[in-house]
Amino acid sequence: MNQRVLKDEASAKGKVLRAAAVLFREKGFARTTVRDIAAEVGILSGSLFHHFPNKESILAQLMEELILGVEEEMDEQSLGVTDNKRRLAVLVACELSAIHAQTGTGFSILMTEWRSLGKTNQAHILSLRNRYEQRWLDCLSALKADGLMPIEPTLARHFIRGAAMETWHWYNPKGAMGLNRLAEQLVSLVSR
Amino acid sequence: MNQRVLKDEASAKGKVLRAAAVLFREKGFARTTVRDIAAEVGILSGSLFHHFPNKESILAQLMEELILGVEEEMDEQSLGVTDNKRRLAVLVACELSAIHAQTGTGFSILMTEWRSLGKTNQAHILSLRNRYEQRWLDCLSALKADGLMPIEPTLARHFIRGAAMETWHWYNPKGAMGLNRLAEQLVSLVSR
Amino acid sequence: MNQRVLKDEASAKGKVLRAAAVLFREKGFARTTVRDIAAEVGILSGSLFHHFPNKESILAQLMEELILGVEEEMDEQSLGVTDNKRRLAVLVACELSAIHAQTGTGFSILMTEWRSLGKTNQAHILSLRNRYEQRWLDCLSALKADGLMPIEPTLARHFIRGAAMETWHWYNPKGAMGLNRLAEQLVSLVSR
Amino acid sequence: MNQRVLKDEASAKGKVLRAAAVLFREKGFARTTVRDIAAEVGILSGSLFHHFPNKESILAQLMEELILGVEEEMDEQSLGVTDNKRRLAVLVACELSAIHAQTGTGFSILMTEWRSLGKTNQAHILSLRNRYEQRWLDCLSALKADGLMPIEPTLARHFIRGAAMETWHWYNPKGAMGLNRLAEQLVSLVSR
DNA sequence: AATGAATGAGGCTTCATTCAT
DNA sequence: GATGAATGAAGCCTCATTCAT
Repeated sequence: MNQRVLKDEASAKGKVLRAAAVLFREKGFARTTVRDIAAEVGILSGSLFHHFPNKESILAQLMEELILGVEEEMDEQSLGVTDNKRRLAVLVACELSAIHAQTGTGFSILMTEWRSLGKTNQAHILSLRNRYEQRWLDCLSALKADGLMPIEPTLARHFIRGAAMETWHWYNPKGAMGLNRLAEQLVSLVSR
Repeated sequence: MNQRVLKDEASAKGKVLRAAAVLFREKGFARTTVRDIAAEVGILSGSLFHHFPNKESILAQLMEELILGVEEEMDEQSLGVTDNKRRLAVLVACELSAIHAQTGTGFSILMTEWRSLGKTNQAHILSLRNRYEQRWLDCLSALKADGLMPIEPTLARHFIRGAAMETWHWYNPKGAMGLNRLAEQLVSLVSR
Repeated sequence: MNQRVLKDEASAKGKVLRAAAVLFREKGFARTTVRDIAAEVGILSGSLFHHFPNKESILAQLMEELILGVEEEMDEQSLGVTDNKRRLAVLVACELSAIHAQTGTGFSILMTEWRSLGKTNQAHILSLRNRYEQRWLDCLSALKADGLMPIEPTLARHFIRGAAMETWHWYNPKGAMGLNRLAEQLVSLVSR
Repeated sequence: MNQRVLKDEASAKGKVLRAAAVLFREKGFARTTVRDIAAEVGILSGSLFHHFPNKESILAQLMEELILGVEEEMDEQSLGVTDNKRRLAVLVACELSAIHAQTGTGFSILMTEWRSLGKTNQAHILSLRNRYEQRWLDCLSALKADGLMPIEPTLARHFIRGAAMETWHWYNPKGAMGLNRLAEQLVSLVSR
């Protein structure tokens, strides 16, 4: 388990992670060279390897911190929220926010660059993802139990995830529709 | 515009396209080597270039034929269907079918490997995609006009596309839920 | 087990092996770059990897063929030789010949570059070396049994090997003393 | 000419030299990184350069001190020894002792890592080596003059050197045969 | 059409060395 | 003296592409 640095403005590792996030999102992991990342940070490619043992580990740590970051945000925003439908709205808003975060840290990488990880890293990230997904299932199951959702929790989560991730391809956070409005619409899809 | 060969069992180009489709889906375009493709077909890498001028053109033609193929399927299945909700069901079923086609030709490549194309090819595929998306908008607009859909057609299409593409990551065509049942559930999400 | 190509003038792999042998002997494995080897052969560095999966495998195959080559030579020259002291002379002469072979293939690499191999290759070469050393022990044991050698066979082999390998650092095959004369002197050291 | 520090327990330079000796012997000069050495000493790699101007100079000084150390030892042990055969036994014992010294300072580096030095350092070490080899030739010539050795002094030295250096690959100082016994056997090879 | 050796650019990574703190 | 981040050259290797056969 690594120190969390993604949001640390001063940290050298943090700078690398943020630069990598932008580039991986733009061009994909495979087409992003370590030179690209280093140039974005303002160092030479060799210097990257003082902070990360190899390119893949940059992706791995980025993924880890992305998940942890969303979970943290969800925890904060869920504080005191008891209504299940509102809890779901929080989850959706947090995920959407992570996907379109101003900081440029693209949550969608988690889905698209899955196969770029080696076995070991996949296993590690998978365990984090499982915990994250469990949070969704808990919320959706409660909603279903309340009689507020017609479809199965698992299926609902799949649909929400797909729709949310896809927003990355078309949604403009600076456009007419705000993130919260988008979240509402998505919630209204599965719950009524 | 190229000859369509994707479904031609005997065609050498067709074999290449089908092999490439499987590999691109499995490992992504960048991580699939031209040798991988050749090996899958049973020829040597140099021979590929008798059929395609370069690696990217394999992806481009594959994408082109994938879109044309779905459109064709949609045309066939829509024949005589006048009810808008049933028309939507046909579109969804066809798209899902393309994503999980037995032939292994992954429609999802269209979204995930978008950035692997150069500018020229992107423009070409984009024009095809626009036509394809227009078909969806036409159907969804009609549904909205019928008062059968609460959300905006554009938004609805984004949600459907996302949810459908995401099925690639979790849905098992040989599992308990059939493709048609899955399509129904997806339709019921946006229309009631 | 690879095809033997070291002595095949026409073979591309053979050319690489011979070039590598010269360079490894001159500068050592670690200080010899793949570009050096390729340049010596007259190709570009990337082309090496059509013939060998990596740099280490060049060394490994070279070592393998060096051992097999000496064994073959020993077999030929031993034909019909029954006297144990003369058999020893043959072994010594063959080993010395391998060390100073005109073809530039340095047998001494076997000792000096041992640690440049990975575990798997070490194991493979080790098995070949064990067989080769057994041949020496058989001969020396017979000599000892004949009462013609005062020291232990194992110790004798160590001494002979060291002295023989060391000739690489000082002996000039084109100088006044011929290889056979050198071999005699070495034999006279352990046997009288 | 540098201060001698190899055997100075407290000296920082001494610690570096001793650590380097172990590693050079284990993995060779080229495969030993400056970080390896620093780690062994317990400092960081950058700090090495407060003590030595570059990596090669570590090897150079190590070699220098190894030669000087053996010479010193030979001087001490030869004190009062007039018999030429016994003088030779002293030389052999000292060289073997240097090769297998408990302190881990491997004399064999002198032969194996010769080519890792640049021209300037090679020249310097060569002059020391020449003096060292002269000591051997003096002793062996005297022995030959006494009629106690059948082969030429130069050749004898080559054989002894090779056999001695080779012991590094097989001899175990903690095994059944002591160093003195080994030295005797080696002496008996050339003199009778 | 196919082969397969060769190309050559470019990728990831290593590592001795420097230097501000 | 020590640190550790940064450098930048160089190393090994990959891979799309070419081309003579």
